[in-house]
Parts: sequence; C-alpha cells; structure tokens
Amino acid sequence: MRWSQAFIPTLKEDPADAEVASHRLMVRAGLLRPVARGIYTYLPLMQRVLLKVQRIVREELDRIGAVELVMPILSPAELWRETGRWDLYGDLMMRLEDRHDRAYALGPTHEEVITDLARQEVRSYRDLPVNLYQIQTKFRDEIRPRFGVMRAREFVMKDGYSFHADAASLAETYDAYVEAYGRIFERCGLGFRAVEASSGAIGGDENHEFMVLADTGESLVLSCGACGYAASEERAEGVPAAHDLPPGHAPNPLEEVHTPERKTVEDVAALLERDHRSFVKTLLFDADGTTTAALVRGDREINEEKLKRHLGVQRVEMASPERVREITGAAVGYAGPHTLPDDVRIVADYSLAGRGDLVAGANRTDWHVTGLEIGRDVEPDEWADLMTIVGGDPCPRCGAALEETRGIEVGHVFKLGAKYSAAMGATFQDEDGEQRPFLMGCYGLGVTRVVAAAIEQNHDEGGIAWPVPIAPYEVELIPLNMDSPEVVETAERLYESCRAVGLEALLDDRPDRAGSKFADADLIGIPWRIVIGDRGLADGVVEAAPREAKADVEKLPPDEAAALVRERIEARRR
RNA sequence: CGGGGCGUAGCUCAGCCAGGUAGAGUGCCGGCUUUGGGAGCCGGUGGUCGCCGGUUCGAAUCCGGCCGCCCCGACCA
Repeated sequence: MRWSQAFIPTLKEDPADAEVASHRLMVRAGLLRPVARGIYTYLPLMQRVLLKVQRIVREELDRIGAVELVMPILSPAELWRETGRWDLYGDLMMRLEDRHDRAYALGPTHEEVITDLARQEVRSYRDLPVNLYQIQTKFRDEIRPRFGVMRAREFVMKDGYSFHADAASLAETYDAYVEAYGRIFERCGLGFRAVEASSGAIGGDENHEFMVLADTGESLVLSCGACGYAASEERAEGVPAAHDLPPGHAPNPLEEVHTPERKTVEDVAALLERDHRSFVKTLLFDADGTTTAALVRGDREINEEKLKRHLGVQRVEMASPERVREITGAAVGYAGPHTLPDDVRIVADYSLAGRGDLVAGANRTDWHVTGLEIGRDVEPDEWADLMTIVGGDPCPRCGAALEETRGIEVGHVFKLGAKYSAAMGATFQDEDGEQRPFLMGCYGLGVTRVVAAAIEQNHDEGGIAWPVPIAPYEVELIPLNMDSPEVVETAERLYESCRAVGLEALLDDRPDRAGSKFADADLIGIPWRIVIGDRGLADGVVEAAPREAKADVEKLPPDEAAALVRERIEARRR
C-alpha cells in the first residue's frame, strides 16, 4: 500500500479529550475517529489491525473445534423477557421499537438468541456438544464511556457459546477455551493473567477473566506472588479472623454519644478519637426487594458482588434515604446493628467476629453508640466474607500478602450451567429418553479492547510499537527524497520485492521531508522500517531497523533487503 | 442522575473578567528555496464564535434556556 492512497490521517498534536495512551495514539495515528460519545469509526489502519486480531481468534477457535456463525445485532424483547434480563439488564441495554411498536434491544451479548437457536435445532444428546461463536459488533449503553475504544458503547467482540449434555463435556470445552485464549493473547503480543472473577450480569458458576496488566486498566486484580492465586477485586476472598485488630480492652457498657452532623466513620472517629477499626459500618441494602443490613469493620468496604452472591439475589443496591429513615428512624449516617427491626436480615463480615467496645450508629439522628459488643448487644443472622480485599491483605490460599495491580479485561469465560437453557426451556433428550436442559458455557473476548490493550503495553513517547502479528503492516519503506530518481526507483523496486517475498509493506511515497516521515513512522508504529536515502545509496545500501530498536540499523543491499527483513521477522516469531 | 469544566479556523488554543473591525500556532492551497528527525521565506484559503432567546446604539464577550463534549462522583452512611 502506498501512503498516498492509504488514508492515514495523522495528527501532530494530541486530541484534547484523550487521556490514556491508547486513545490518544489511536486518534493521532489515524486509527480512530469519534462519531458520537463512545462510538467510533475504525479507519483503514485500525481495520487492518482488527482483521489480524480476528484472524488469530478464528485460527485458535477453529483449532478447538468452535464453529463461526453470525447472529443479528437487533433481538426481540420477548427473548430477553424469557430469562428476565429484559428488566435485569437495565439501562445498559439499548432499547428501541420498530414501526409496529415492537420492542427490540441492540444485543449487548447473545445468550438468549443462541439458546433460542439451540432449543429449536438441537434435540438429542447425539448432537452434543455444540460449540459456536461469532465476531460481531455489540452495543452497551455504558453509563460513562471513556478511554476511547477501551470502554466504548459500540465495540467488536468475539462471543462463543457451547452446549453440553453433561458437566464433563462442559469442563472439557471450557478448558479448551481457556487454553485457546492464552494462545490468542500470546500471539497478539499481550502480557496477561487469568484470574478468578465475578460473573456479573451474565450469571453462572465458575468463570475466569483474562486481564492484560496495565496501569490504565479499569479493573483491579489481587494476586499472590507466593502461590499464584489471582482474582478480580469483585471476587477476591478474605481470610476469616486473619485481620489485624486494635488492642484488646475490657467490656464497656453500651452508651449513646452525641455526634451532631457526624455521619461518616471518618468524622465520628475524629470526634471520638477512635481507630476506624473499632467501628461497625452498618449498610442497608435493598436486595431483590427486601432490606438487608450488611456489617463490616469501619476501615473496610462492603463488596456488593460478594453480598449479592451470599444472599443469592439478582440485584443489590443501597437502600434509599427514605427507606433508611423508615427502618432506622434516623437520617442516613446513623444506622447501627443493635436496634434494627427484627425483620431486617443482618449479615456481618468475618472481620467483626468476636469484637467488642465498638462504635456504631445509634439509629437516632446525630447520635452514635460506644461499647457495642458483638454477641452481647447484637447477634448477626449470618456471618460471611463481605469485604473488598485490598493490596496487603493475606492470600486466602497461602496467607502471603496480596499484591494489587490494574488490568484491562480482554476476555471472560463462564460456565453458565443450565441458567439460560432452563429458563428458556432449551432441552435435549438424553440416553434414557429424558428431556434435560443443556449445560452451557459462554466465552467473550473483546476484539477492539485487545487492540487498545496492545497499544497500552506497546508504545513510547513517539507513538505505537505494534507487535508484528497484529501490526497493520509489517514493514514501512521510507524514501527520504522523492525528488531523487535513484531513491524513488530503489524504493519502488524494494516495494515490489516486499510483495514478492510476502511482506506487507507500506510505502511512504509522500513528497514530505525526512523529519516528518520519521515522526509519522514512529507514530503509526509499523514494526520494521527500511530507509532509502541518497546517503545510503552512495554506499549501495538501504537501512533496515525494527521500530522498538531504531538504533539497531542494518545496512543491506536493496535487492536483498526484503528477504532479509522477512527472515528477521520469521526468526522472532519462533 | 449529581457536581465541575469546556464549546472561537481541519487540529491545539488565545480573546470573554472590563461589550466596539474575530486572532495565534499548526494544518491546508500556491510560489521560491531546501531535502537523513515534524525546515525557511513570501502569498493565500479557512470561522453562522455550539444553538435559541434576552439586555444593549452595539454581544464571541453580559443574562437565561437548550444542545454537545470532557472530567469527577453515583450513594461504602
């Protein structure tokens, strides 16, 4: 491809609205242009990268026997109502109506559509397992799209779904996907880590997230250097009774203290001169319509995902201020566990087990209590692991200190079990002639997000430095002086010989000066470059160098350069 | 949804406080010169100052409403 025809609109300056490297560089390097909030046009260079990532994905999924199909972007509300997700998905799902006032959603994912297909077409255990995937545009109406393609509303995703007669078959396919994902991310040049994760809105049992480690990632990963345990923030387990405690003390009577206008642990702790750890945080949640009080030590936070799992509910959210007043008789900020109505279920985090002389809200506006003792003044209905784990907390497997790192979620695989098939009546006939719901797995991979993650991990001040397997071109030819017939003629010959040896070459045939060509080459990040200039040609050579080590210049005869660069690239691939 | 910020040339921004001919750099077009890290000189193109309304002799500037974009937060009591 000749640059003059390639449509690569590079920018000299950073766009004002981009903060992370991948977003900034994708716009500057002519990969991406915004169309609306969280919605982008993928320019030709981006499309080439996407096609390469997709090709790798297809090759690896084909290897594990997955078969590609395409489902529609638009799906009817009825399918979503069958599983209850029409309501559950909330505003994240983009809804619209056709001319007949029928309701549809822009597919944020496709479990319902594929399960509908399976229940119509798959009848017998003899047909199982079935393993299908698609690569398709998804739409999620994110609350706050940001970071360019990293959290966009419209994005490209590979989503796979498998159907099985039994758990062993599901496990086999699940494991195959985990391995295929590993190969995909490796081939894309990404440093990643598979972690235990929360299943979020998809639901199901076992699941793993694939995280690309990057400071700009939106997810938190807790990992153990000692034993290899790794989990997402939503999932990371606490260790019961393993948390450091303030010094012990004699039992004190329960007393009310006046704490006007002090609503937060921090405010009250400052007023009473008490450690945050000697507080009980009493959080009231609305869990599928019933109110639950969740208790956690004052210096820690409740992990709503864990609470949701413990309660076995679909949704938890903080109770409204009105509801809080109704239950506690006090304004928000003064809830305590000891005088709550009997019908409020109290779940306490292990960090409070056996504790005494605690500070809590008094269920009376502007008042707290001191001397609260678990067991004497309040007995929680249940104990559970509810708190959000942070770096430094002990590893639930081996006890070593966990490390906290940021990551970009690029893949997520789930064992769904019969969640969707049972809800939708998707069954098959087993060996005994019984109708049983399919066991399902689902496997997501963010194609556009992989591209962003690759840039986050592979860039410098000058621009992108693509890993070869996903680079839009493999080599960029830079004739320095388009007015020099010898330079132009050599470049053209080299361009032809690149084609002859199967190298994807971009020829910068613009009449621009050397400096601006170099700067653009750094920016768009083609992994190899060959410079053709009068200076080198005087010695009968052109100069080849990799993007990530521009100083390692090899002087090569023009007629051999293409083949030699081809060899360098192949050598690295091995 | 709440809070904050921004909206002026393709891009990055100044001008607004204190109303009076719409600017800079960069890009783009033409010319000359130059040609190994975003060159130099000369000339030029390019803007309903986000939109609507109000105040005023006069509004990019002041006031009100709306729209869009960005950032922070979205209940951790």
